[in-house]
Amino acid sequence: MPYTYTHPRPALTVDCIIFGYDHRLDEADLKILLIERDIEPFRGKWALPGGFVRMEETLEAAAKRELREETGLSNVYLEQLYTFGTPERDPRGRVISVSYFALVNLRSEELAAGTDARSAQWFSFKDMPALAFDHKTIIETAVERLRGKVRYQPIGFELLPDKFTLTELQTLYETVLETSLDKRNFRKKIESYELLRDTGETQRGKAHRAARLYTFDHKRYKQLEKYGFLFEI
Amino acid sequence: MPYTYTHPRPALTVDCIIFGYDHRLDEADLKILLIERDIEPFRGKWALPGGFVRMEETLEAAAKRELREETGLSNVYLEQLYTFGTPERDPRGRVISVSYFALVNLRSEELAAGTDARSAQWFSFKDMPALAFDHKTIIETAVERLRGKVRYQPIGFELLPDKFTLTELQTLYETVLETSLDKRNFRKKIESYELLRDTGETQRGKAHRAARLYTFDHKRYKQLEKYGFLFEI
DNA sequence: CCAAAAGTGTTTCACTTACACCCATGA
DNA sequence: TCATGGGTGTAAGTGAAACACTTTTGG
Repeated sequence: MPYTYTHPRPALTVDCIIFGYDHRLDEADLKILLIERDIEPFRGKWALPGGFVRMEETLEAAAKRELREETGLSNVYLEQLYTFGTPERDPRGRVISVSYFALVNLRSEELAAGTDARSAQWFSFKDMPALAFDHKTIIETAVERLRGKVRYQPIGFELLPDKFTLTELQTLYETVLETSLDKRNFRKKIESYELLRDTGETQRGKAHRAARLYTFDHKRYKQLEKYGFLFEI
Repeated sequence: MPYTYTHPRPALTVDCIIFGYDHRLDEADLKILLIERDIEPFRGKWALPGGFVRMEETLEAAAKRELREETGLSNVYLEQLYTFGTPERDPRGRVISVSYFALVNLRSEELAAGTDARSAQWFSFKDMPALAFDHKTIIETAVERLRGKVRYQPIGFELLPDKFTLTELQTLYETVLETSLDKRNFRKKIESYELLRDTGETQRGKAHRAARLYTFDHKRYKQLEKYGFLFEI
């Protein structure tokens, strides 16, 4: 494995699939943040936020930087998805894209402030516009991964605010998995894991019984995980 | 996202975690193929087979090329694992490694022929030597992925020969997952999937009852998969 | 005929599923 | 007081777990 600077090298980018979830809409919806390209190639098409990896930063740091630039958010769930690198994926030359997906709650206050309205826009994952490069494939891969992962790892909570109701949690799963779940059975299962802490607060302001607000106990999950505990919806 | 050739670029490699399984040993064992480095850095240390990605080949093609060079095998299960790219992972400069893992049966005849004895060697995954670069981390990630995946996707069969006995299949799962399984329950579960075809042949030559030989019905699995069928051990 | 692994059935128990009613709140 | 979603219990059915004996083969 010789290492010389004369060896031809592809360019290296990261692309971020930023999943945003809005639990307060009547029609709860999973969205993805896209940016309208204003240069060729694919001018006018929508694309995933992304950019070159700097020589001194890690791949994850590059993804975090993109994420912060586009949403103003840091400290959100971020996971490497897949690396796309077919020679033809960028008409300008060989470009490797390491993709990351992030999970954010659309109603978090920092987000509203940070989002640069410029040409960034949230699209429902069920209704994507024409996309640049192979970003359609990337998004499909991301949705597949999210669907698979949400069922056996407690990452759904990352899409909700810190405090949420059980109905909001259920609706989230129903939205992501595109199914409907039995309310009682869902609650029993969630309760059995003992991973939610009752905050004692309730969500008032609606014309019906006020719902309890819970938080996810990350610490407890970390502990249980060590003993081979399996989360499953 | 400007694209210029003056932009600094990391080097791009693929590394292969080639899992080899020997079902005929008394002590069935999962092994990983390593190569002894004969140049600096990490001269004398063991490393994963890998090398630079050529400018005109896909990442997967590069991984397949490495695999064939080291084992003589093509047409084996190959899956992208993860991309490692911390700036310090290679002392010579910035090198990004896209890792792939492969599953092969150690007793397949093509393998024995193709394996270049040079400085390649199979090591039990429970007993790794000192490794170059971050290859220890890469292998740990690969084992984790294999353990996770083997339970809910029928990739275990890739580690066995075409025809295998149910005991061999069970031992495989017990080896990979490091548990013991109940023979009757295991057989009932496997049978319930209706994914194995009885070849009618038996494995003779042992001083006990001859075991039936089965093959995995890939076609049937592909069909069931479409209808949301879930495989699970 | 003996040793060794292949192969098979049944009971128990836990969990999942399906389903219907009362409760608290704001308007 | 009414409409709306929040919250709970139970019975039936399904699947997982635990367990022991008979069968076939080669030596």
